[in-house]
Amino acid sequence: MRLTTKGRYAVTAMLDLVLHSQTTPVTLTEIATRQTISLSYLEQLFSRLRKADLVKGVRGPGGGYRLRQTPDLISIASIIEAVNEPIDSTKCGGEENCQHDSVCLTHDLWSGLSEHIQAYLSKITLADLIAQRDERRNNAKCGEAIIHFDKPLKYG
Amino acid sequence: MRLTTKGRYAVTAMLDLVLHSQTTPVTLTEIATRQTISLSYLEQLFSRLRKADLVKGVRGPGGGYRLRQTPDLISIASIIEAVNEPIDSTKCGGEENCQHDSVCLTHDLWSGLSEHIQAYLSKITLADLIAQRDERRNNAKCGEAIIHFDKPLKYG
DNA sequence: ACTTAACCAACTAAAATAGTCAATTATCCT
DNA sequence: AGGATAATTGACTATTTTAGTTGGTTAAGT
Repeated sequence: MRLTTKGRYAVTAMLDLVLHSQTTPVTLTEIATRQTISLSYLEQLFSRLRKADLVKGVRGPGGGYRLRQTPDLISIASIIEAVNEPIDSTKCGGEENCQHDSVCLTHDLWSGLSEHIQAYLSKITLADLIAQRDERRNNAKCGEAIIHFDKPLKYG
Repeated sequence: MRLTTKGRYAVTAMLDLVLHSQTTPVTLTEIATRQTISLSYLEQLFSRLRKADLVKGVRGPGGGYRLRQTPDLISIASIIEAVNEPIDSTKCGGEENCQHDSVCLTHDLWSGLSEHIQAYLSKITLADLIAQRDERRNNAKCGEAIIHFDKPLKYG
């Protein structure tokens, strides 16, 4: 699992979508202006998010995007995976030829790390992020007490 | 902490360096040919690794690079951090202005995730990776039993 | 019909990654 | 001392990824 700005854009956009979901769908134009992401880039991202069945597009006036599932069922991992297509993180591909000493060694390292991050981000959902925000809003002004994810949040 | 191919190259090169460290330093040319990484790219990487005090260059014939510390003191995290310069993973910088709802929300998410990965990779050292390889060499042929880092390895 | 907004494809721009080239400097060896 | 080795440095090019642009088509609402 790669961690780049692309995934961040996607998560930010999805969060914006959730936070502004009312009876009507949310348009990309709204998200674009609120989050200062270009509309066309959002289109690219949402094209992938849609193909991954995370969102559902509604055409025509009054249209926009909706979540396919409730926020507690959409993990951060699934969002990030949806937008950046998978790569083989190793040179030896699936072959795992150990002629060059350290190739498979790093292969294990990266695949293990990837699994670890995957597991971590799979446990955090959009609902968790919203709950965290609400909690902070009640307890403190922004900038005073910043809550960090030292451990995966509990949810359910 | 960003996870890109750049960090992978660096870790691979450092591993190669450790595995071939004898009485004499290891030249970048050797590493380049063994790991099929271009010499000049290695130069760029090792320039940063040297500035981060992870390696020490020895000029002249018979020269090359050595580790500054023993392999059990060099974490994977330190290698990755050395090669890719830090970026602010958030738009709001340090300002944390919460006027736009989800900005600080994702800020917390990314900084938390970064810390998490940081902690994970800080516990894995070059020595761990070598130990893992030796273990595998004794127990199984490559390709049969691949050990994954489901949990950080113990060391010390 | 007309407007809205998703959907789509090709194209451009900027940034990061990867690699090239050429020169300099320190060190060893003869 | 002089030549070979290999780090060190910097500027430059190529490729890939990321981000943004343009100009459409399609579906749905008014």
